[in-house]
Amino acid sequence: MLNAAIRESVVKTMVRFPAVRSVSQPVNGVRPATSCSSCCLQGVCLPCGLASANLSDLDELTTVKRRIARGASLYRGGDEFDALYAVRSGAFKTVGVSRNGEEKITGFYLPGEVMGMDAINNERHNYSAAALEDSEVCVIPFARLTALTLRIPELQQQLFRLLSRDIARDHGLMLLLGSMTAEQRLAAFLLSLSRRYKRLGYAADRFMLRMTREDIGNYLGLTLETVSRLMSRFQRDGLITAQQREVEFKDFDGLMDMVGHW
Amino acid sequence: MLNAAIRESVVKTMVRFPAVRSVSQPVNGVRPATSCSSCCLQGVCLPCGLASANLSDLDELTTVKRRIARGASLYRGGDEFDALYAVRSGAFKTVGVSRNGEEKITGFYLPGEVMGMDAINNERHNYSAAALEDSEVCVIPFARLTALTLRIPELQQQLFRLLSRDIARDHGLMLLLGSMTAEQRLAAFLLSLSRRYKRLGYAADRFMLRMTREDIGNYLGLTLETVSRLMSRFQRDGLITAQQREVEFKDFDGLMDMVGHW
DNA sequence: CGCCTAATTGATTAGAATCAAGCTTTGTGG
DNA sequence: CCACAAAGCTTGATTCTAATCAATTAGGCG
Repeated sequence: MLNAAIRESVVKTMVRFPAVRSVSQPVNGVRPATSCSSCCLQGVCLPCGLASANLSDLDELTTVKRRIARGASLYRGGDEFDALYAVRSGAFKTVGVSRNGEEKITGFYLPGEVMGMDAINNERHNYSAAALEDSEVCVIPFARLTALTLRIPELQQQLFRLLSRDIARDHGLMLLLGSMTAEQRLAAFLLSLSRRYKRLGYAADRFMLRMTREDIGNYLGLTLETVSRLMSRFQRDGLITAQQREVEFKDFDGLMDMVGHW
Repeated sequence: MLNAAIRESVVKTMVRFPAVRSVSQPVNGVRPATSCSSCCLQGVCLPCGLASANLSDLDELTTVKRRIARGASLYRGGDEFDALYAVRSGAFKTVGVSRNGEEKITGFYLPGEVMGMDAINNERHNYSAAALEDSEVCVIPFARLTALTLRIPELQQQLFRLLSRDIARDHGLMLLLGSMTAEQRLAAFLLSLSRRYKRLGYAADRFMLRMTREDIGNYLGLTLETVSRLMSRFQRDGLITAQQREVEFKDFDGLMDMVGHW
């Protein structure tokens, strides 16, 4: 019990100060990063690829941070859109709610990933963004961002790339939902998380799921029972070990083969 | 036979000169539109919302057109990305091919819709774009487009909106694939086509499907048999009449109720 | 410690896939 | 212009995957 509490606290600390060391900027573990130019996520976030001269412009743009407690919402479907949000720490899910109350998760967001881009078009958020754990985001006012992109062509390119990547990612999920079996979906999901944690500098073969079985099932178009059964089966078959939220990969190739070669 | 040939030709003519009359620009039915400023699709395509002063800039950008015969490819997965393509007439599907040869359709594109935006990120096309009938596209060189967006803020906004709309549209499809029954999917698909034809100025309650049952099934994550059975059932239930590719809506509300209120 | 949420596992059912056959339309070559 | 082949569509019978219903068990938190 106490043991579990300690483990959980360790995990959270790890999230707050990810072990990204590939960034040229030296990382100061004590002083909290308050700007892009000193943020350890700069290599994987909005400023990725920008010259350091331009980073100070972004710094001014992203001074506002927001802390969101586990379970709370960053924004809600129908809210006016005026900013993008970059995850600084923690994790989020974006949830659509139909009039009859059914919920559908459209995405999970890890540190360095940008939320809200689907709302640019009609200037209203289509979904709610809920924190899966205590989290923090950078607020990126969209009007000021687009003003800045006119001055910094590289930033414009980067924003186009970001939007494009979102489209491509969604296509991947459409593929998954439209033509994969339940076991392929779950394998693809786990591999996707692995890839994204690796990009953040974490181990690719061992991580903590931030979402419930129900969330996973909802996202993948499966029931929570099916997800649970598959987790058990993957474990029986020696592909992973899993207890609760903790997942360890034992046979990467086995999982990849299962998904096939999309 | 001859009859069929005539009907087909009529359909094609209709496609080439859509009955969009809501555009301020007078439409000249004889002189083929060769530029945005004289194109009858300007109200629903890339230049949507731009001042006419800026349209001439776009005209220069989009002088190159390409004709694609039915069944032929505009680009293929893996090709270098250097341009977006706006459908001028006809229709396209974008198709991903896995290494083991399975195909998956990620989208259908009608006149005024822009293809290739998923490729901006990694500068390679992820999918192939195949013409569903003899078609024509405007080639929009991406490097020149982004140069222009730096000069015309409204165009930048418009491009952001376009990308964003693609994301939102994909989310809609994810919803569909991830949480709808077969009949809901097909109903949603038909309603989506209806909405898009209406936007183009066509009748919303009567149109010709440009794709096979197999294409529809592939796109919706269903088999062609299921699609066929559902078309029959919708007809039996008085929701539509359908013979081959011709679809007529008889009960809009019935279809909407079926989809539910997403 | 006890409540509540999350997860596991089993039994049964339902929806869509698969397998299979026949029919219609379209396109082509003689 | 017709015949025939190929592609596309429809419908039926059967199978199988994942949903649903149901009962426990395990963990996290006040």
